[in-house]
Amino acid sequence: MTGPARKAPRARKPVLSKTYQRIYAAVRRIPRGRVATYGDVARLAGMPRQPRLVGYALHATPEGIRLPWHRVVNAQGRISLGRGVAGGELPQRFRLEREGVEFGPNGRIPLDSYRWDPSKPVRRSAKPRRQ
DNA sequence: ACATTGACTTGTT
DNA sequence: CAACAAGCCAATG
Repeated sequence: MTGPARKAPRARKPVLSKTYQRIYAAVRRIPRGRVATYGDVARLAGMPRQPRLVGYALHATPEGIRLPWHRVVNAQGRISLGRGVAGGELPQRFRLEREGVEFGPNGRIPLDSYRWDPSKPVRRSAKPRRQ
């Protein structure tokens, strides 16, 4: 029995590196209706100079895990997904709009209004409600 | 182990 | 605004 034939601990892939897990954890903290830049996420994840890694990690995000990846945009307030793919940014845009994030005429999000500031309490609406 | 690539950022031309 | 370069780290081949 104790045969050597016990299932070897298969080396499945696995385990996302700690780096990735930290990045995903940071992304999950972004509140609904807010956005964060890749640089912000990198900083939240403890890798202040690694915005590229954030993009890499998100691209490698396994499907099936809950992650608000659409709340991550680049430092210019634009969607970085799908460069080279016409309309590739639309799905992300729709998700954000559904959360109340509005885009400017240029397809850019006014970060002054929607960028998440972890040090401040989250408001329900980024724009001053008209009355 | 080496070279290349990448959902980026910032600064310079 | 567009094009380039440097920086910085992990995944891939």
